[in-house]
Amino acid sequence: MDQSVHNYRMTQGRPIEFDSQQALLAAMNVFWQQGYESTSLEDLLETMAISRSSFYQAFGSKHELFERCLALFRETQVRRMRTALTKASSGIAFLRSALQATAAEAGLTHAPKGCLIMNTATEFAGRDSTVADLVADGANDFSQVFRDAVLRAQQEGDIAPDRSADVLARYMVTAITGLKTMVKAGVPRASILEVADVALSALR
Amino acid sequence: MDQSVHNYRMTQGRPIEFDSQQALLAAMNVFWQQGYESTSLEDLLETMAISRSSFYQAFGSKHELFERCLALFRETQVRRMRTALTKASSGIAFLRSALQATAAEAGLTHAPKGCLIMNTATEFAGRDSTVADLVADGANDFSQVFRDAVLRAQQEGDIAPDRSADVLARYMVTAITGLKTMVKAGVPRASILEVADVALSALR
DNA sequence: TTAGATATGGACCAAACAGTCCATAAACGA
DNA sequence: TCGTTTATGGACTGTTTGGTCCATATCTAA
Repeated sequence: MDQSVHNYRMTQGRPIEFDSQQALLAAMNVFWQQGYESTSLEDLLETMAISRSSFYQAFGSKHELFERCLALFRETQVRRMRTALTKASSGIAFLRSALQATAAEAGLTHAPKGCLIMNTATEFAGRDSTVADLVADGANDFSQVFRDAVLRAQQEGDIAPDRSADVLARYMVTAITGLKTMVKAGVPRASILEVADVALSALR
Repeated sequence: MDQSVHNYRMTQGRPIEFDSQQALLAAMNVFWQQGYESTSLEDLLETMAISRSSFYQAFGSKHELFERCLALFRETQVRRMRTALTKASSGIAFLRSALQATAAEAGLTHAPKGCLIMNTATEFAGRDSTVADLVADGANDFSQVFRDAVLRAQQEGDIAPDRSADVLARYMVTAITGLKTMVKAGVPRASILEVADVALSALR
């Protein structure tokens, strides 16, 4: 058996006192809620519950951490979506509930978070090519899931087979992004659901 | 005749050396391009071409200036949209070109700016009630213009008369916002136009 | 000419920023 | 136990942040 497989203790020295994955998750949530610029290192250290030294030791810099958060967000969301699609009663049911789910954050007391990838796109994708790539990758991944959902809906007879699954998938990402932004703009839940209905009608 | 109407020189003292409206416009463009947090006072002073003293004398604070920029943006855009609607050959033609216009910023070398109001919604509308109100007002104004366009399209027979003009108007704002975000996410122009077509199809 | 009022340039400020450094703590193998 | 290695707390740094202050410049009205 290859010795290098056992990596839970690769080196000697004082062991890390915090859960790296958990800290990353906490950081992701802060960035998700506040964005990159509005999140200070102080904010991060507090919610990650680690010291400055550990932070730089483990994550290198604020920017590097952010990149890892973007990747984590993308993986987490795509996995969530894929299982939801698998469990859905039909392709169109999945697409409908994806649109309607945007209303979940509407009218709540705390500020809506939206989608970290799209928040990042509007915050500074255009000024940072590394981040821009991660954003584009994320958008493509989301699109892929919707593409599979559209293909399934077409097989199930709910969407005309001659329509481009690729285009409809990107339309889904567009509509959901728009709806989430509307929620952030303060549009009430009832209106969000009405608009989601109109958005859905473009698929059939 | 009331003397107070003549306000081009209301008080005595050294006259202002810069054009206040022009400085405001310059500031608006910086915020539009970079967002609030990423725009430093240094950035503002440079592009507004005024001194620190003049800045605080004339605009009070960065935040106050930002609020005025949001208002200016809203007024400017609504006026632009209203004249475009008036000049449009039909209601539906206006709606179509509004959707397609989002592709204008796609694939360019410089970073796309999107819509200042919606950028602000995603950046920090949830954390600042004053800004949140201005964002909501802006979104409503945009919606009103689209509502009139939908009503016209209904009279012209391009949109079924039984559909809610209010809901379709909010759908338009949603779709355009989504499309602009897609542009920021790096989706190519051709795809934007395809998605815009799908979005348009929900109106008929 | 002068008194009053406003505008401006530039020095200045405290706080916050991301990031570095080092002494010390805590693990390991030998 | 001891030498090596890694992790951590906390002091520290240089820069940037938004904002203030004051001496001076430039106007109007008297």
